[in-house]
Amino acid sequence: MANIRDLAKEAGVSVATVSRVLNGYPYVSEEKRKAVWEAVEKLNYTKNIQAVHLAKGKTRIVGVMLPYIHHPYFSAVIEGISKEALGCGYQLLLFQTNYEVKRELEALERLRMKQMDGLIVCSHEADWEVFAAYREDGPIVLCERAVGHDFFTVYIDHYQAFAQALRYLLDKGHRRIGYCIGRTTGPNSQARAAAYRDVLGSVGVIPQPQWIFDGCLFLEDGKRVIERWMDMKERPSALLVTSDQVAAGIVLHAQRVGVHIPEELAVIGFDNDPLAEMLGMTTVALPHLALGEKAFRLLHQWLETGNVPRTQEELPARLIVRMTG
Amino acid sequence: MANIRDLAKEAGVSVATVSRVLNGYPYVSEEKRKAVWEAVEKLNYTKNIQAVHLAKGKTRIVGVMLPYIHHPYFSAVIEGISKEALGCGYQLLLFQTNYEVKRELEALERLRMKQMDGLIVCSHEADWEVFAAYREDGPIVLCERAVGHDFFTVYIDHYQAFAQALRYLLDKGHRRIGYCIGRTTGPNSQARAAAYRDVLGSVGVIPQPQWIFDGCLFLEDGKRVIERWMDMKERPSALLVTSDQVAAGIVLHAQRVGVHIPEELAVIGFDNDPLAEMLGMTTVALPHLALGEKAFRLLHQWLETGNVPRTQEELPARLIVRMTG
DNA sequence: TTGTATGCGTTATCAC
DNA sequence: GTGATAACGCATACAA
Repeated sequence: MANIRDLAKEAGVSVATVSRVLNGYPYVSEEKRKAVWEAVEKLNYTKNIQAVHLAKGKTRIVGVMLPYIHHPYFSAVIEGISKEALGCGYQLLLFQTNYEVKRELEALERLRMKQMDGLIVCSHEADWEVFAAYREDGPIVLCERAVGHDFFTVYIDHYQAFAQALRYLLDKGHRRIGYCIGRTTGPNSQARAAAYRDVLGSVGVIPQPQWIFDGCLFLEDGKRVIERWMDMKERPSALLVTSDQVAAGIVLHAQRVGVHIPEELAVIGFDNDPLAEMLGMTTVALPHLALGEKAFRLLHQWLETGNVPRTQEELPARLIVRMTG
Repeated sequence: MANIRDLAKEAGVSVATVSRVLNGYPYVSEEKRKAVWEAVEKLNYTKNIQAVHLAKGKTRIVGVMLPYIHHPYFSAVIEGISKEALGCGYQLLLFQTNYEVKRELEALERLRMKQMDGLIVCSHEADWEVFAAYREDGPIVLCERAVGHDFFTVYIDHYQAFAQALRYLLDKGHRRIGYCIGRTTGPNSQARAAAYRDVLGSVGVIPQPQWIFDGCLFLEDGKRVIERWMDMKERPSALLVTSDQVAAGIVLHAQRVGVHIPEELAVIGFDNDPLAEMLGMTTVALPHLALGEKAFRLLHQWLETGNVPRTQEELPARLIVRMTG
């Protein structure tokens, strides 16, 4: 492949002039400009972006760390990020971690290696300290609340979201309230656990450990929940389900096996997935797309201006009452 | 940041030796090796990956071109790609195109610029010729059938999938058969249109143009389909729906408005989404994950061995009969 | 086993 | 306006 030295030779100018023309700088005579572009045509030249990255020390690439892609929550967040990035001329490098700390470290190392200009962490497993250790290696924006750490974060207020739904259920008279969650670790899950403790504690309800259903990520997990629920002696009368997919699985399987929703079991989902509207599910609407968009915008501002005030933006959730709870 | 020259100075060796140690080459004395690693520690050194890329002329990055991410079809394909890539130590650079030719060209240009070692095209809008023009610029694997072009492709045989479902409906006595599709352009859509023409033509059925519902991508589009269906004078008695999401929307909304499935309207979805199982939907199972995995494996083999025989792998689809059709 | 020198393809800084 | 030339940071062929 031809490089700018070849171009310079062909056009009878210096490499500096070639570079100026290629990057649209002023102060180049029209005739040389023309000669350069002709050489570009003739030699079928294309810029080598790796060399540009090395010379400039920047890539206009941002990394996106997330556990998995094929999941409505994360694919919505990444869509939001992607949409914004597209508009700003940035590219996205994907780091799928499966919540393995080892993989998270790999992504952070890539930031150190200057493979990307910044990193958006959608969700993670490793301790905050791990991320803090890479602070000097590039801008990092987190999509989870980081209490007691001065990271840049944009996050959905899951405590408030959970508390809101719990109070609604308490008001309706429910006392045996359980919940379904994707995993028990991680800031989002812990915020929800805290809300669960706090709100239920405030009315003197002591929740049973078996009312917490772990590992609920996909539609089919809802089936499992109903099955377990039916086997229980002391069944919860209501369930908070942190994913509308799982909630839909619960509602649909309940229908199949003759469990009446909401009479026997009230169900409140999260996300406000189109599925929730379609099934008439009560749900807490979460702004995933906006989360991704705002996360990118924050990182972008940071990258372009070099320094922005520390930001911790909280995105609100909104209970949408329909028929299942 | 420290570079290998600083390391060399610190360790009292040459940059070549530093490079050897860093990359684990043999024939370095234990004492120098130790000195280098100590220097690495002391100077808090990390390799600059951009420089590595430039020097090696490779990046171990593959691009993934796709219209949108937040869609069950594409997020499944990309999950398959990602899974394989992770295992091989490759990274994924995302190119979301929204089916805009301009964006597709941008991705191809990036391949020319050597930003990535190869490109996987999940779906595209531009003409084959556009892609053919970039053949020399790097390995490209397509996830759509390319008749009459010698691209490397791995694809789902949508003609066969469609034909299979159509014949099943014909056998059940249906004659007024329509279908719902995401878009009418693109190889996959055209393959389905061809199957529709051929199979229906083979039994002398002349399909009505209004039996084709375009722009069906998401759950909520199913609602629209039912509404339009109800407004029709001559309604189709069966619908092929190229996405289980849309099919679920149809089934659920039909239930709401009192349309009986499959008596009044038979519905066959595609994908075998968990939702299809849950709703008891007849569907054609499509191997999305496998598609992504195989596409990456093919590209990977191409990248590692330099030259592989031209491949056009066809992935089969399988009709799963349940209750809606 | 080790070091020197050169290449990778740009961008950026000067001097003219 | 233009052209040398030095970065950018690493890999590697060739010598020794």
